[in-house]
Amino acid sequence: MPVKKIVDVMKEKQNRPYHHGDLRNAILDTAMEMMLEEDGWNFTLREVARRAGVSHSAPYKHFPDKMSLLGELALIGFDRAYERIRAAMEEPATFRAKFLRVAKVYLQFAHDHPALYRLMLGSGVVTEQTQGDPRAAATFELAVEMIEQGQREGAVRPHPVRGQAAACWAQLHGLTMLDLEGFLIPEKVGEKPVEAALNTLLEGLEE
Amino acid sequence: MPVKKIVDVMKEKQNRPYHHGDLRNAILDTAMEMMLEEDGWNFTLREVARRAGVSHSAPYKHFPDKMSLLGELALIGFDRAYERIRAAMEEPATFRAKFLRVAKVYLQFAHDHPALYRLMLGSGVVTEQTQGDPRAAATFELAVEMIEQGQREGAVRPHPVRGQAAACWAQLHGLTMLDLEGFLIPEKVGEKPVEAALNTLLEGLEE
DNA sequence: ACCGGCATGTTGACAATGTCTACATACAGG
DNA sequence: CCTGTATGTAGACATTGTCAACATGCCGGT
Repeated sequence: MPVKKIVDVMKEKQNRPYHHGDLRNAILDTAMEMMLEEDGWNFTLREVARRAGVSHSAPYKHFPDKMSLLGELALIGFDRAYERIRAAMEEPATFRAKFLRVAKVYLQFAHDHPALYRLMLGSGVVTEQTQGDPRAAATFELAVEMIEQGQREGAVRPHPVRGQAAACWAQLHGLTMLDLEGFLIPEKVGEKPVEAALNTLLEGLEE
Repeated sequence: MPVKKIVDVMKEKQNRPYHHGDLRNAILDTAMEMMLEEDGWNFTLREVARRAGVSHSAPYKHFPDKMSLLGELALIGFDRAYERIRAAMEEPATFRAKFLRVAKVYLQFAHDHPALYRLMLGSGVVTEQTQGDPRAAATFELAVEMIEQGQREGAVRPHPVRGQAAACWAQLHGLTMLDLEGFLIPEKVGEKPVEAALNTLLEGLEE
């Protein structure tokens, strides 16, 4: 017997409960979906409400305004990214192999949620909210861990760890953004720009 | 005898000419100004028109829609960035010194026009317009030049030039974005993250 | 020197949006 | 069981992007 999802029930004109029951999550999911569809966060709250099957001002019972919705979406993005990268770091490997695997996963994440990624790190909109939020900071600590282990193994030069981690993050973030925006055109940046750039950085990291 | 600027004349209620005469540029300037003020491109066309002293739909005679205005603004941004970096590359220096000077100028540019910089490279809005536009591509060629010269001097490893240039750009862009968004907090990324990151990359570039 | 076309501006209208206030419903705890 | 509070709804407001119809005046051909 098929179970009707609340989100579908709420779309019915008749016979639908006054209360949604899980609106907050429905809003987050719908918004996430629309960010994918429209490749940006220019979706309207009213359309989100429409899709969730509630009135146009219902979302305001869960988020004071659109910005705060975007802030929460960004934090969810950080959670997801963290989870993916943590998984990629789990099985042991040489520093180089681990670095490249993480890089791949990182780029893949951004490729899967381009708008979300831009919202998280390049919107200039959620700065205050994400500033120092542990959920946003956690991922960077994974990079620090990776470098530290690399140094312990003698694979990475003995420079300040957090500086090296910052270098990795910047490199990865820069590559990702340029990739997302379509600036990595072979005629301009060569055949395999990502590999080339990562390699260049690795040569600066490795002993 | 003081000369009245057209933009001011147009703001007068009375005695103002029917035609602005330089509206297109006035719009671009005003929009640029508002991007600075509001740190984003969420300004309204109507406010731009108001400030320029014209009716709310006058801008549509010069730009089909807001997106196309943003596209032009981004291209102007590329022009300005190119000019600054070209100037920074003029006087001769060692590869390392030149690289660091360019990096400084690059970061300064982004710091001076944060919203514009984000619009240029991280908006996901102007991709098609800027895609392959020579005005947008020109700056990258400067990086290629710099690397080529570095290789000729024997300061840079003999790897494919455009890949190395891509690495530089990615690193610089990543650092810039993280800086703009306020993610470079000392407790997280160490004391001088920019210097550290640039150094790490340099060690991967240099022979 | 005239005149007509075309680029440039203006006015008014439309559908949509974010957000507010007043009101409705029903769940949960005493 | 009953009431307060969390959650939804309905309607209103100012504002926006954009369009169409109309106004103005500069510029080139006669």
